[in-house]
Amino acid sequence: MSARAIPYRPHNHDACVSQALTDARAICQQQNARLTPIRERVLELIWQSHRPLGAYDVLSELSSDGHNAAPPTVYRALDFLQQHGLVHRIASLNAFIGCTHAGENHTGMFLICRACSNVLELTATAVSTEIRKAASGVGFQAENTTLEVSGLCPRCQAEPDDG
Amino acid sequence: MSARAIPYRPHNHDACVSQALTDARAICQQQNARLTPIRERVLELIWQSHRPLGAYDVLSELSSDGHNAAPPTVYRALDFLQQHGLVHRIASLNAFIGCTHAGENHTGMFLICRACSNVLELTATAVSTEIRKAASGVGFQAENTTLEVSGLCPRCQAEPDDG
DNA sequence: CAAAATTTGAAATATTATAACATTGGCAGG
DNA sequence: CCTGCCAATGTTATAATATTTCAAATTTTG
Ligand SMILES: [Zn+2]
Ligand SMILES: [Zn+2]
Ligand SMILES: [Zn+2]
Ligand SMILES: [Zn+2]
Repeated sequence: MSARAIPYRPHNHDACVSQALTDARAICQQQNARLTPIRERVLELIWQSHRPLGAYDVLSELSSDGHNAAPPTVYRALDFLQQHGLVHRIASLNAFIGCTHAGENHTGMFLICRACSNVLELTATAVSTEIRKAASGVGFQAENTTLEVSGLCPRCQAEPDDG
Repeated sequence: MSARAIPYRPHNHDACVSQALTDARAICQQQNARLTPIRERVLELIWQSHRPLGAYDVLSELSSDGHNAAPPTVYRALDFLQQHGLVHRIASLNAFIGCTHAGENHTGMFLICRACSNVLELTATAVSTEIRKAASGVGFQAENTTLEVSGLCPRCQAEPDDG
């Protein structure tokens, strides 16, 4: 798994996407999971956007492919991709984004720019540690963490407030 | 603002609710905000449950009051209550819960029990600090944090897995 | 009191997500 | 090769959550 580009900096995004797909194929093979054409296409669509994509956005992209899909098709694919750690759901946006740490055991922390909508996924060990500490301090056994931070990315801080 | 009971331990919950309402009235007066009857009633309904309540749950409670309300009524009240720091929205549940730190400047961390649905809100300074550090480390200016941890509360860890 | 602003009512609709059941297609065992 | 099984997909309908829009009522302000 190679290093990823920072989403809000210009980069060769096609390479970005195709690397993600290559990684995904390897991960699915390892896990003996079937990355079927629909699933792969949904993953590709999500990756083509550096910003989170709603299920119905995915759906309409599929439709413009000529694929006559209904909501369950998309949600099933998204469930699969989430289960295998290939995409994350951003609860505060009801949207999905490609995981930039697929294959690594991690707890994502998502930095969501309110101006340009780009999302950067970090793996912040210190944060996870403090969360676990705070939880166990009150006897709570943490299983799953949703951590989403909205604010301004470096580029949008620099620019006048019109993104 | 007095200390709060731990939600998953038995306590006099009516007192809990009435304290929250008293606090809310004081806070709104300070902020020159109008805690109208509808808004107060919605806050009360939310507080009466120690677990998060969906907007449509609130709506049906209002209906059984004899109040013929429509969704916007509830969402408006919820918006108001959120804006004045009296309730929080739990993004991972699409539901709302009374803030146990109203009036204090804080970033909530929510411990959500997957078995009994009770939620404990913590103010974890160390966590907030680490989040801010991680964000600013990549030049991101954090404004708003969603931090929701699901798992098992102490009581449900002890009991056989039927909550 | 009258004008302005805020709050609420009401109807329609948008958006997100799931339930339920039918169909297809690959594959293992006979 | 056929058959039965299982996972994946198709299809239709519907549930659950949230917002838009405009009208009416109420409160505040001058
Ligand atoms: Zn990830
Ligand atoms: Zn930005
Ligand atoms: Zn709070
Ligand atoms: Zn519990």
